[in-house]
Amino acid sequence: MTKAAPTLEDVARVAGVSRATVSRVVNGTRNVDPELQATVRNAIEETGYTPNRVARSLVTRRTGTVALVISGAGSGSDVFTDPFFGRVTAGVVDFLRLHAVHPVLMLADTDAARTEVVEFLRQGSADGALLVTTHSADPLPALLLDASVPVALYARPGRPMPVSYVDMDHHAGGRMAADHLVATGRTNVGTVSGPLDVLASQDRYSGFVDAMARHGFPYVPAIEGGFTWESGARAMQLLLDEHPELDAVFVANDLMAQGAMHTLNSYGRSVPVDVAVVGFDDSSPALACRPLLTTVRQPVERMAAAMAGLLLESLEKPGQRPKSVIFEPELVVRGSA
Amino acid sequence: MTKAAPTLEDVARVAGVSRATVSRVVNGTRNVDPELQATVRNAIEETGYTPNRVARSLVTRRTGTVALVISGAGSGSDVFTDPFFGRVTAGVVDFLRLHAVHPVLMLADTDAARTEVVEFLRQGSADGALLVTTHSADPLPALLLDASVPVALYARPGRPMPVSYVDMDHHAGGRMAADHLVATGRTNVGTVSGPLDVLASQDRYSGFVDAMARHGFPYVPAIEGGFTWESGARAMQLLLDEHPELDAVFVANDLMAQGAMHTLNSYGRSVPVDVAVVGFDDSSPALACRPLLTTVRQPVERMAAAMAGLLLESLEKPGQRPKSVIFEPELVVRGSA
DNA sequence: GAGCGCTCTTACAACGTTGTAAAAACGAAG
DNA sequence: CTTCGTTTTTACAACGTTGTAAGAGCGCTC
Repeated sequence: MTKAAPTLEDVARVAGVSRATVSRVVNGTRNVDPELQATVRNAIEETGYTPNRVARSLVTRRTGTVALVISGAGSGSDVFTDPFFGRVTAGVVDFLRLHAVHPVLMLADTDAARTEVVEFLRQGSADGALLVTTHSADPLPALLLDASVPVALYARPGRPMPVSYVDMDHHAGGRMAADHLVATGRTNVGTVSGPLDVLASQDRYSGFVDAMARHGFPYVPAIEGGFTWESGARAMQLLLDEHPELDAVFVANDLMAQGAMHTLNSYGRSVPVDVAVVGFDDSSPALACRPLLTTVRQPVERMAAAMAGLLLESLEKPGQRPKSVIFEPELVVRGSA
Repeated sequence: MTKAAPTLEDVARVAGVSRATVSRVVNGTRNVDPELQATVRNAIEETGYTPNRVARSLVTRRTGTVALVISGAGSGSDVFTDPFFGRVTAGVVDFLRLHAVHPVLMLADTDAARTEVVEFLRQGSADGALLVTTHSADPLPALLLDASVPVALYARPGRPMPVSYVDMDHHAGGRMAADHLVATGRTNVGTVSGPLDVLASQDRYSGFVDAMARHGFPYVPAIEGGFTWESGARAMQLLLDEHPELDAVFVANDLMAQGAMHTLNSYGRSVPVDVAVVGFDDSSPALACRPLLTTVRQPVERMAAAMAGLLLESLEKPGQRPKSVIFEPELVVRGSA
């Protein structure tokens, strides 16, 4: 900075009042003579004063900042290539900016990183944590809870604990996919699931399989994928090799579905005529296929915003019981099924 | 927090010394009796003390935080769907964590948001800014410079100004694409450019066109795209309608290239036999096509890390002349050309 | 016109840290 | 046994806010 930033003191001197009065004007507390208020505002204008957040934080013990933590065992820094995290970020940022709160991005992929996150929050460098946790065995939710850090999760924790979270009814999502495929006359249906150590994957899978059973199909060929394009393409290959008679497949996310559609094409299967494909998420890859992907929409941005809302709420009134918000999926029918 | 966090005072009391001594132990300043040092460390252990970053910031005027600003006129919150920003984020986060610095994510898509960013930094809420600016007319670099905020840019500023930045030789990248297409015998070459109000797009385009001219092709059919899958698919359509004889196309990013390949397929053109395709970036879509996309690699993660390095360096020793680091592109030959 | 209750303003003490100047401890030298 | 450096430790003042308790101003009532 060229010149030291103007302080309350400076404004007070210019306006001819005390620091406290200026402070009250800035914070909009009542009991300030309107005339004086104008004088102070002028002085603020004149000096170009802007309150120092750090000093303010020291006394209010609020930073106006929350940690956005991407957690999970395998999450290297390449998580950001997954469109899912981009959508979460977008939803969070969009919501927080309305409340003048800023997110600090943190990765918790190692034990060291995890303790760093806990320290960061214990120190009060952020008011709370938004935790996007992929693996169900992630220890971070418990760690943060132990440290009494206000926290909100995306997706329910691996084992029950008193913490706020948003989630979606993934089971219902799987069911919708099954219902749609059966309703459109498919009878040889397989699935490519997500990694089964992720709760959401389990739920999508069981929701799908349960519904198929209810429709009279007790057995559904399944291959476990890894939520990547590659793994989707590969899983489809395996599925097709073993069950060439397949006429439909439910793929547990859109990226894998894109890969699966590619495999189908190169095997000479036309989508949706020969094989119907239903994806999951309704993220950008769903629109980057032809035919456009029929998929189960997960409103990630809205869910992320709700998670941020939950956290801010619990910061507003501490000591509340944790809350959960569960979103409903929605089937988006496009060309692929 | 259940109990108030332990403070320097508490540690001092337990260790039977003064606050200042504890502070010196914590910060590793010399001139502390080794024996006493051990006592203090024990006391720290015992109390579970961890320094309060906010209080520290107030006096040191350093926060250990930088703003990661995604700027540019059109950048809504959907920027995060573009894999590019994910890669930048990954590179920045990866580098900063080594230096115990944390990024605060900010969007600067409106005038209001821009002044908020400037305020945030003027207030000293962050030590500096990493600015990813897409549009060349973006006013933010100048605003930050005026406010004497330490800053490093991804991509050179729209008009020359004394600021550090990283960039790539996009012109050379365009040339590489041209050279490769000509070397592999293509003679009817077109291009889908990026938005031409982005400097990088201009450079890729002019680099490509210049090189083609040098190879004896004075005219290159071109359509301007918008860096999205859709716009790539659409541009390819237009190009093909007007120039059905095309046997190669250079597409200014991989996402558009993916769309373009799709259009080519549905027009019955086989890649690379009938039409060769070269993309740009070497981002995830390049591996989510078949054939795999031949593309010009932009080392986004390394560039982002370098940008962060530039900023930290300028924070370390202020008053240095601004620096720039220019990366070289690299042609990655795969199946599509 | 003294006393009382308003409203509005001001001084002052936090918040938890760092840095500096002064004080204490301790040898070594005279 | 004093005196002088040197090293180690301490007390104290910042840093820029906010909140609280005390104070000033002022119009009312009795």
